[in-house]
Amino acid sequence: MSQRNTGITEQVTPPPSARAARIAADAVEIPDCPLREVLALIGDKWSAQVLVVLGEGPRRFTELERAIEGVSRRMLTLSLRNLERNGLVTRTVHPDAPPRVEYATTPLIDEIREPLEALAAWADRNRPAIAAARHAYDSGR
Amino acid sequence: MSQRNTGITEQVTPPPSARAARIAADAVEIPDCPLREVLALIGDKWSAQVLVVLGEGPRRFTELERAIEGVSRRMLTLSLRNLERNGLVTRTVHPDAPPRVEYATTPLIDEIREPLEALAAWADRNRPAIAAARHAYDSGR
DNA sequence: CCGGATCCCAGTCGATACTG
DNA sequence: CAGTATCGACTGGGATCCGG
Repeated sequence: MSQRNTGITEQVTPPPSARAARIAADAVEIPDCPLREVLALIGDKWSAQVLVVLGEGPRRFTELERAIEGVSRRMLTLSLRNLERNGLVTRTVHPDAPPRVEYATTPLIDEIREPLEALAAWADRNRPAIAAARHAYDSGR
Repeated sequence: MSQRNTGITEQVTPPPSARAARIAADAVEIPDCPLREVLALIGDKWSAQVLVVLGEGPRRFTELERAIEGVSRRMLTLSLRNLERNGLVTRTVHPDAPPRVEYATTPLIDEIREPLEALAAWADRNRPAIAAARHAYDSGR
């Protein structure tokens, strides 16, 4: 996500390996797998958390920084910029004496909040099962 | 996800920077954010795709390799091992003349398939909106 | 208060070659 | 067929310092 490349356009361009001649239908294109797209948007280390917090209402930069625990200013900035760029959050600057910037979610998010929470709930429910599976696998060898 | 570290336990161990003395409450611990957990499980480059394909039924290694397009044997192996380790897929070896290994999803997956598909559908629907937002942002500067 | 700029390591992934 | 082994490149992300 770092510098203007979200991995969503990393495309390899069917290298010389083109076994058959591609008609040339692949331009810059996106990895045709919607799941990969979502992951490209919020699949990094912090974006999901940011969305969770912002889901409770608009927050200022420092509020987010304190709420998220472990995030660095740098990564928080980058994550917010990325989310803003993709239209998932808005950034509004209030011209106050001490700078004041508020972030908020856009309507785009409303539709994924539910599945996102379902995922979180799933993880929460199955934490023991997963831990068990992991332990079993690890002790296997 | 590469070598037995899924990022879920990346823990930094409060390095010498420990401004205050940590009571030592932080062991190996997990990022307490369920969303991060899910991402640690299937948030890498290929796991999600593997699950999508396996969702249609059991597949052999080479079938997966062909179905996924762009994945290397190495990464496919690593992804499958990781998924297997976390109890999301099973690996069964049939003692045949030409080796025969089948992968399949476990019941654990059944509960997330739906939210996962919701996410994918969302990405699909909002692709234009996101592209527009991105273009607007980029042309902004 | 809200960042931007730099430095740098560790983890991730791909290419390639070898094996039971 | 179904992997392993090795190498190297790229990049995410933490630390730190600087600026409006």
